[in-house]
Amino acid sequence: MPELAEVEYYRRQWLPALGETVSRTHIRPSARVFRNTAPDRIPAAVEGHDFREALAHGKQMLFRFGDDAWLLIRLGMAGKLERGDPAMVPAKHDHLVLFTAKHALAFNDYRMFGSTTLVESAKLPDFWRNLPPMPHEPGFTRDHVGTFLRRRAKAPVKAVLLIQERFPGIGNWMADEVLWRARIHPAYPAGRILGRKLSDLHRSLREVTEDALRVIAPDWSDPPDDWLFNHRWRDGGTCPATGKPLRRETIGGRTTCYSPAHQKWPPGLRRASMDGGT
DNA sequence: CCCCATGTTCGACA
DNA sequence: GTGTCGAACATGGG
Repeated sequence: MPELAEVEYYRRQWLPALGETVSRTHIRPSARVFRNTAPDRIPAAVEGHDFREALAHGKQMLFRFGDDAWLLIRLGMAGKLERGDPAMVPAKHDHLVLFTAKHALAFNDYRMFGSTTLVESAKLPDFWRNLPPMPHEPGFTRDHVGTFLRRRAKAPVKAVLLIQERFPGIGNWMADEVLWRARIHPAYPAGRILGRKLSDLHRSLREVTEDALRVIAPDWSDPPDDWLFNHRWRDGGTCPATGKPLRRETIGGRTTCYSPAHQKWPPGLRRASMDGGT
Protein backbone atom coordinates (compact mmCIF):
# COMPACT_ATOMS: atom_id res chain seq x y z
CA MET A 1 0.00 0.00 0.00
CA PRO A 2 2.62 2.45 0.88
CA GLU A 3 3.63 5.58 -0.96
CA LEU A 4 4.85 8.76 0.70
CA ALA A 5 1.58 9.63 2.43
CA GLU A 6 0.87 6.12 3.67
CA VAL A 7 4.44 5.80 4.91
CA GLU A 8 3.94 8.97 6.94
CA TYR A 9 0.74 7.46 8.34
CA TYR A 10 2.65 4.33 9.41
CA ARG A 11 5.47 6.35 10.98
CA ARG A 12 2.85 8.06 13.13
CA GLN A 13 1.57 4.69 14.33
CA TRP A 14 4.80 4.18 16.24
CA LEU A 15 5.08 7.80 17.43
CA PRO A 16 3.15 7.48 20.73
CA ALA A 17 5.91 5.19 22.04
CA LEU A 18 8.66 7.81 21.61
CA GLY A 19 10.72 8.10 24.79
CA GLU A 20 9.74 4.65 26.04
CA THR A 21 12.28 1.90 26.67
CA VAL A 22 12.26 -1.29 24.61
CA SER A 23 12.00 -4.13 27.12
CA ARG A 24 11.52 -7.10 24.83
CA THR A 25 11.58 -7.97 21.13
CA HIS A 26 9.90 -10.58 19.00
CA ILE A 27 11.62 -11.51 15.79
CA ARG A 28 11.19 -14.07 13.01
CA PRO A 29 14.80 -14.30 11.84
CA SER A 30 14.03 -16.49 8.85
CA ALA A 31 11.65 -13.94 7.36
CA ARG A 32 12.82 -12.57 4.06
CA VAL A 33 12.45 -8.99 5.33
CA PHE A 34 15.77 -9.47 7.14
CA ARG A 35 17.66 -10.39 3.95
CA ASN A 36 19.83 -7.25 4.15
CA THR A 37 20.83 -7.50 7.79
CA ALA A 38 21.85 -9.75 10.66
CA PRO A 39 18.61 -10.29 12.56
CA ASP A 40 20.39 -11.85 15.53
CA ARG A 41 21.92 -8.50 16.37
CA ILE A 42 18.65 -6.60 16.57
CA PRO A 43 17.48 -7.67 20.06
CA ALA A 44 20.73 -6.71 21.78
CA ALA A 45 20.91 -3.46 19.82
CA VAL A 46 17.48 -2.18 20.88
CA GLU A 47 16.54 -3.87 24.16
CA GLY A 48 17.13 -1.65 27.17
CA HIS A 49 17.33 1.42 24.95
CA ASP A 50 14.84 4.22 24.56
CA PHE A 51 12.97 4.85 21.33
CA ARG A 52 14.37 8.22 20.39
CA GLU A 53 13.52 9.29 16.86
CA ALA A 54 11.09 8.36 14.10
CA LEU A 55 11.92 9.73 10.63
CA ALA A 56 10.25 9.21 7.26
CA HIS A 57 11.49 10.09 3.80
CA GLY A 58 9.75 8.99 0.64
CA LYS A 59 8.97 5.31 1.00
CA GLN A 60 11.41 4.62 3.83
CA MET A 61 11.52 5.15 7.58
CA LEU A 62 14.34 5.34 10.09
CA PHE A 63 13.87 4.75 13.82
CA ARG A 64 16.51 5.40 16.45
CA PHE A 65 17.02 3.43 19.65
CA GLY A 66 19.44 4.62 22.31
CA ASP A 67 22.64 6.29 21.15
CA ASP A 68 23.66 4.15 18.25
CA ALA A 69 21.03 1.78 16.87
CA TRP A 70 18.85 2.65 13.92
CA LEU A 71 16.25 0.50 12.18
CA LEU A 72 15.65 1.31 8.54
CA ILE A 73 12.28 0.01 7.35
CA ARG A 74 10.97 -0.19 3.79
CA LEU A 75 7.43 -1.45 3.43
CA GLY A 76 7.53 -2.85 -0.08
CA MET A 77 4.14 -3.65 -1.50
CA ALA A 78 2.18 -4.81 1.53
CA GLY A 79 4.14 -3.84 4.64
CA LYS A 80 2.55 -2.07 7.60
CA LEU A 81 3.52 -0.65 10.96
CA GLU A 82 1.04 -1.22 13.75
CA ARG A 83 0.79 -0.29 17.40
CA GLY A 84 -0.82 -2.56 19.98
CA ASP A 85 -0.84 -2.98 23.73
CA PRO A 86 2.00 -4.80 25.48
CA ALA A 87 -0.02 -8.01 25.84
CA MET A 88 -0.31 -8.28 22.06
CA VAL A 89 0.61 -11.71 20.69
CA PRO A 90 2.56 -11.51 17.43
CA ALA A 91 0.64 -12.92 14.47
CA LYS A 92 1.96 -14.90 11.55
CA HIS A 93 3.28 -12.00 9.53
CA ASP A 94 4.54 -9.83 12.41
CA HIS A 95 8.23 -10.24 11.64
CA LEU A 96 9.49 -7.71 14.15
CA VAL A 97 7.72 -6.52 17.30
CA LEU A 98 9.21 -4.16 19.88
CA PHE A 99 7.60 -4.13 23.33
CA THR A 100 7.71 -1.27 25.82
CA ALA A 101 5.83 -0.96 29.12
CA LYS A 102 2.88 0.65 27.32
CA HIS A 103 3.03 -0.45 23.69
CA ALA A 104 3.83 -3.11 21.16
CA LEU A 105 5.26 -1.81 17.87
CA ALA A 106 4.96 -4.26 14.98
CA PHE A 107 6.35 -4.46 11.47
CA ASN A 108 3.98 -6.67 9.51
CA ASP A 109 4.45 -7.70 5.88
CA TYR A 110 2.81 -10.81 4.46
CA ARG A 111 4.38 -10.51 1.03
CA MET A 112 7.83 -9.76 2.40
CA PHE A 113 8.79 -7.40 -0.40
CA GLY A 114 9.64 -4.96 2.37
CA SER A 115 12.81 -5.07 4.42
CA THR A 116 14.41 -3.84 7.60
CA THR A 117 18.08 -3.16 8.23
CA LEU A 118 19.91 -2.54 11.49
CA VAL A 119 22.37 0.33 11.25
CA GLU A 120 24.76 0.67 14.19
CA SER A 121 26.01 4.23 14.18
CA ALA A 122 26.34 7.02 16.71
CA LYS A 123 25.15 9.60 14.22
CA LEU A 124 22.52 9.90 11.55
CA PRO A 125 23.65 7.55 8.74
CA ASP A 126 25.22 9.32 5.76
CA PHE A 127 22.83 7.90 3.21
CA TRP A 128 19.97 9.49 5.11
CA ARG A 129 21.61 12.90 5.16
CA ASN A 130 22.06 12.83 1.38
CA LEU A 131 18.51 12.02 0.36
CA PRO A 132 16.97 14.02 -2.50
CA PRO A 133 14.23 16.57 -1.71
CA MET A 134 10.68 15.30 -1.58
CA PRO A 135 8.15 17.05 -3.83
CA HIS A 136 6.78 19.21 -1.01
CA GLU A 137 10.21 20.37 0.16
CA PRO A 138 11.96 23.63 -0.84
CA GLY A 139 14.74 22.07 -2.95
CA PHE A 140 12.21 20.45 -5.24
CA THR A 141 12.23 23.12 -7.94
CA ARG A 142 10.96 23.23 -11.50
CA ASP A 143 14.55 22.97 -12.75
CA HIS A 144 15.18 19.99 -10.47
CA VAL A 145 12.34 18.21 -12.26
CA GLY A 146 13.23 19.45 -15.75
CA THR A 147 16.87 18.39 -15.55
CA PHE A 148 15.93 14.85 -14.69
CA LEU A 149 13.25 14.60 -17.37
CA ARG A 150 15.82 15.63 -19.98
CA ARG A 151 18.20 12.96 -18.72
CA ARG A 152 15.49 10.34 -19.33
CA ALA A 153 14.21 12.10 -22.40
CA LYS A 154 12.77 9.16 -24.31
CA ALA A 155 11.21 7.24 -21.45
CA PRO A 156 7.48 7.64 -20.84
CA VAL A 157 6.97 10.30 -18.20
CA LYS A 158 4.98 7.85 -16.08
CA ALA A 159 8.01 5.56 -15.78
CA VAL A 160 10.27 8.48 -14.87
CA LEU A 161 8.01 9.68 -12.05
CA LEU A 162 8.46 6.30 -10.37
CA ILE A 163 12.24 6.68 -10.05
CA GLN A 164 12.89 7.13 -6.34
CA GLU A 165 16.29 8.78 -6.72
CA ARG A 166 14.51 11.86 -8.03
CA PHE A 167 10.90 11.50 -6.93
CA PRO A 168 11.12 9.94 -3.48
CA GLY A 169 7.80 8.61 -2.28
CA ILE A 170 5.96 8.75 -5.61
CA GLY A 171 4.40 5.37 -6.43
CA ASN A 172 1.94 4.04 -8.94
CA TRP A 173 -1.23 5.76 -7.78
CA MET A 174 0.43 9.09 -6.98
CA ALA A 175 2.14 9.18 -10.38
CA ASP A 176 -1.20 8.64 -12.12
CA GLU A 177 -2.84 11.31 -9.95
CA VAL A 178 -0.03 13.77 -10.70
CA LEU A 179 -0.27 13.27 -14.47
CA TRP A 180 -4.03 13.47 -14.43
CA ARG A 181 -3.98 16.78 -12.58
CA ALA A 182 -1.30 18.16 -14.88
CA ARG A 183 -3.24 16.90 -17.92
CA ILE A 184 -0.22 15.03 -19.30
CA HIS A 185 -0.49 11.76 -21.20
CA PRO A 186 1.42 9.10 -19.18
CA ALA A 187 3.20 7.66 -22.23
CA TYR A 188 4.47 11.04 -23.48
CA PRO A 189 8.29 11.20 -23.65
CA ALA A 190 9.68 12.85 -20.53
CA GLY A 191 12.10 15.03 -22.49
CA ARG A 192 9.28 16.71 -24.42
CA ILE A 193 7.66 18.12 -21.34
CA LEU A 194 8.83 21.71 -21.49
CA GLY A 195 7.75 25.24 -20.70
CA ARG A 196 4.23 25.52 -19.43
CA LYS A 197 3.75 21.74 -19.26
CA LEU A 198 6.83 21.40 -17.10
CA SER A 199 5.43 24.03 -14.76
CA ASP A 200 2.13 22.15 -14.62
CA LEU A 201 3.89 18.90 -13.81
CA HIS A 202 6.05 20.47 -11.12
CA ARG A 203 3.04 22.13 -9.50
CA SER A 204 1.02 18.93 -9.68
CA LEU A 205 3.79 16.94 -7.98
CA ARG A 206 3.83 19.41 -5.09
CA GLU A 207 0.08 19.62 -4.81
CA VAL A 208 -0.65 15.91 -4.97
CA THR A 209 2.05 15.25 -2.37
CA GLU A 210 0.76 17.95 -0.04
CA ASP A 211 -2.86 16.93 -0.48
CA ALA A 212 -2.11 13.23 0.00
CA LEU A 213 -0.20 13.98 3.20
CA ARG A 214 -3.00 16.17 4.50
CA VAL A 215 -5.74 13.63 3.76
CA ILE A 216 -4.05 10.28 4.38
CA ALA A 217 -1.25 10.78 6.92
CA PRO A 218 -3.35 11.70 10.00
CA ASP A 219 -5.97 8.94 9.92
CA TRP A 220 -5.97 7.28 6.47
CA SER A 221 -9.04 9.19 5.29
CA ASP A 222 -10.39 8.43 1.83
CA PRO A 223 -9.39 10.94 -0.83
CA PRO A 224 -12.33 12.99 -2.15
CA ASP A 225 -14.22 11.89 -5.27
CA ASP A 226 -12.77 14.70 -7.37
CA TRP A 227 -9.42 12.88 -7.31
CA LEU A 228 -8.66 10.21 -9.88
CA PHE A 229 -7.90 7.88 -6.97
CA ASN A 230 -11.45 6.73 -6.24
CA HIS A 231 -12.18 5.95 -9.86
CA ARG A 232 -8.97 4.36 -11.05
CA TRP A 233 -9.52 0.68 -10.37
CA ARG A 234 -13.24 0.42 -10.83
CA ASP A 235 -14.28 -1.17 -14.09
CA GLY A 236 -16.20 1.40 -16.06
CA GLY A 237 -14.68 4.23 -14.02
CA THR A 238 -15.13 7.73 -15.36
CA CYS A 239 -12.89 10.78 -15.25
CA PRO A 240 -13.93 13.15 -12.45
CA ALA A 241 -13.07 16.13 -14.67
CA THR A 242 -14.78 15.20 -17.93
CA GLY A 243 -17.16 12.35 -17.10
CA LYS A 244 -15.62 10.39 -19.96
CA PRO A 245 -14.34 6.83 -19.60
CA LEU A 246 -10.97 6.14 -18.04
CA ARG A 247 -8.47 3.84 -19.72
CA ARG A 248 -6.05 1.33 -18.25
CA GLU A 249 -2.80 0.42 -19.98
CA THR A 250 0.57 -0.97 -19.00
CA ILE A 251 3.07 1.87 -19.26
CA GLY A 252 6.61 1.60 -17.91
CA GLY A 253 5.77 -1.90 -16.72
CA ARG A 254 2.97 -0.79 -14.40
CA THR A 255 -0.77 -0.64 -14.79
CA THR A 256 -1.57 2.96 -15.55
CA CYS A 257 -4.95 4.64 -15.38
CA TYR A 258 -5.59 7.87 -17.25
CA SER A 259 -8.29 9.90 -18.89
CA PRO A 260 -7.76 10.07 -22.67
CA ALA A 261 -10.13 13.01 -22.99
CA HIS A 262 -8.40 14.96 -20.22
CA GLN A 263 -4.78 13.95 -20.90
CA LYS A 264 -4.53 14.33 -24.64
CA TRP A 265 -1.56 13.25 -26.70
CA PRO A 266 -0.15 16.54 -28.06
CA PRO A 267 -0.18 17.00 -31.86
CA GLY A 268 3.06 16.74 -33.81
CA LEU A 269 4.36 13.41 -32.52
CA ARG A 270 3.14 9.87 -33.06
CA ARG A 271 3.00 7.31 -30.34
CA ALA A 272 5.46 4.47 -30.83
CA SER A 273 3.18 1.45 -30.86
CA MET A 274 -0.39 1.95 -29.74
CA ASP A 275 -2.67 4.52 -31.30
CA GLY A 276 -2.87 7.90 -29.71
CA GLY A 277 -6.47 8.09 -28.66
CA THR A 278 -8.01 11.52 -28.33
C1' DC B 1 -7.23 -22.97 -12.19
C1' DC B 2 -6.81 -17.94 -13.87
C1' DC B 3 -5.46 -12.97 -13.18
C1' DC B 4 -4.24 -9.02 -10.51
C1' DA B 5 -1.92 -6.20 -6.75
C1' DT B 6 0.07 1.51 -3.90
C1' DG B 7 7.60 -2.19 -5.13
C1' DT B 8 12.34 -3.15 -6.36
C1' DT B 9 16.02 -5.53 -8.67
C1' DC B 10 18.27 -8.17 -12.04
C1' DG B 11 19.39 -10.27 -16.47
C1' DA B 12 18.68 -10.46 -21.45
C1' DC B 13 18.39 -7.94 -25.44
C1' DA B 14 17.73 -4.09 -29.16
C1' DG C 1 24.83 4.44 -21.89
C1' DT C 2 19.42 4.11 -22.95
C1' DG C 3 15.42 1.84 -22.84
C1' DT C 4 12.22 -2.19 -22.78
C1' DC C 5 10.62 -6.41 -21.25
C1' DG C 6 9.92 -10.31 -18.29
C1' DA C 7 10.91 -12.74 -14.23
C1' DA C 8 11.64 -13.10 -9.55
C1' DC C 9 10.43 -12.38 -4.79
C1' DA C 10 5.53 -14.26 -1.48
C1' DT C 11 0.84 -14.00 -0.39
C1' DG C 12 -3.93 -13.15 -0.76
C1' DG C 13 -8.27 -11.69 -3.08
C1' DG C 14 -11.59 -11.82 -6.82
